[in-house]
Amino acid sequence: MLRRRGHRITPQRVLLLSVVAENGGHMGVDEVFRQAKEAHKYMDLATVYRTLRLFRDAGVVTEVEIGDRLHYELTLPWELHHHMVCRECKGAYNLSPHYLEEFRVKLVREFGFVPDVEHFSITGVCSQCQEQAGDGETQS
Amino acid sequence: MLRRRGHRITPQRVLLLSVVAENGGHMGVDEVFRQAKEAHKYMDLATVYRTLRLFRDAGVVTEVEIGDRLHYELTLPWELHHHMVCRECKGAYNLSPHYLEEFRVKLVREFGFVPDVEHFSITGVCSQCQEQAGDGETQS
DNA sequence: TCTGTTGTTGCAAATGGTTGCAACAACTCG
DNA sequence: CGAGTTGTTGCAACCATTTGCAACAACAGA
Repeated sequence: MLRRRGHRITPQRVLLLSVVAENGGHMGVDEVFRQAKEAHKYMDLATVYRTLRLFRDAGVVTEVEIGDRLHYELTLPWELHHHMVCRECKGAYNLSPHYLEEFRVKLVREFGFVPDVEHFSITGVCSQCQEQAGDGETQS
Repeated sequence: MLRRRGHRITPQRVLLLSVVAENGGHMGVDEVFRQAKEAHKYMDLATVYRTLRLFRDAGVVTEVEIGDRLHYELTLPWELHHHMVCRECKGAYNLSPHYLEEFRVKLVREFGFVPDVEHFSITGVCSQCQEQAGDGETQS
C-alpha cells in the first residue's frame, strides 16, 4: 500500500503499525513511542512522529488532537467517526459523520470551501463535567 | 473590566491591548510582540502570550489557530464570527455563527455536549486553492 | 502618602512537536 | 546475488508555546 506511493517498508514502520493496531482506540504519541521502544531499543521519537504522520496521509491511521496533544488510532473504514473532546476531562467521544454532513454541504455550496471533515474534532464540555461544574457553582 | 476579576492594570497590558485594537483583523503573536517591543523595549514574549490568553478568557480578544500558529483579534460583539482556515494558503475567512447553530444544538440535545463554538474554526481548502490544485492535476 | 499583600513581569528552562543532515538500508536493476 | 539510487533513520538543533521562580509593582487599607 505504502510501496505504491514510493515509500519503503522498514522494520520501524512495521513495528509502529503493529503497536497502533494492537491497541484499540487512540494512543498518545508518547505511549506509542514507549511501547515501540520496548521492542526496538533505538526507536527515535522523531521517527514515531514522522511515521504516524505518514500513516495518516496514507489513510491508515486517524490523527486526533486531544487538548493540544496528538493522538492516533487505526482507521477502520466501516466505522469512521469524528470526535467530541472534553476540555475538562480530556475525554474523546465518538461522533457519527452524519451530524456534520449538513454543515459540510453548506460550506461547500455557499463558499466553495471544502472542510477537512476526516480530521474534524470539536472541543467543549461533556455532560459529566458540566454536572460537576454545576455542583461547584451551587456552593459559591 | 479586568479589575473586577482581581486582575491588575499594567502598562504592558494597556500597550498590548492597544496594539491588537489598532490593527484591524487577526495578528500573529510574533507580530503583536514585535509591535509592542517597539514601544516598550523590555516587553517579553511570555508576557505577550500570557496577556493575550488573559484577554481571551476575559472575552476581549478572540483566539484563532491558523496553521498551528496562534492569532488574535479584537472581539467585536456585534460582529461575532467563526473562521474557515485554508490549509493551503493559510487564509482565514469569516463565517457567520448561524452556520453552526444547528450543529451545536444537535450536540447539546443528543449528547449533552456543549461545544466551544466561540473559539470554533474549521480547516479545509478554500475555493481559490482548489482551482489551483485542479490546474496542477490536469497536467499529470 | 506609606506599607503590605499578592498578582505580574522578565528571564531561563522546559514542553510537545518539527526539521536539517549525514550515515544507513530498502528497493531496483543487472 | 551485488551495486547504485534514493527514501529513511537517529541525532541534535530548532520551533512556537508554556511554566517555575525570584524580583517587582499595582492596588488596598491605614
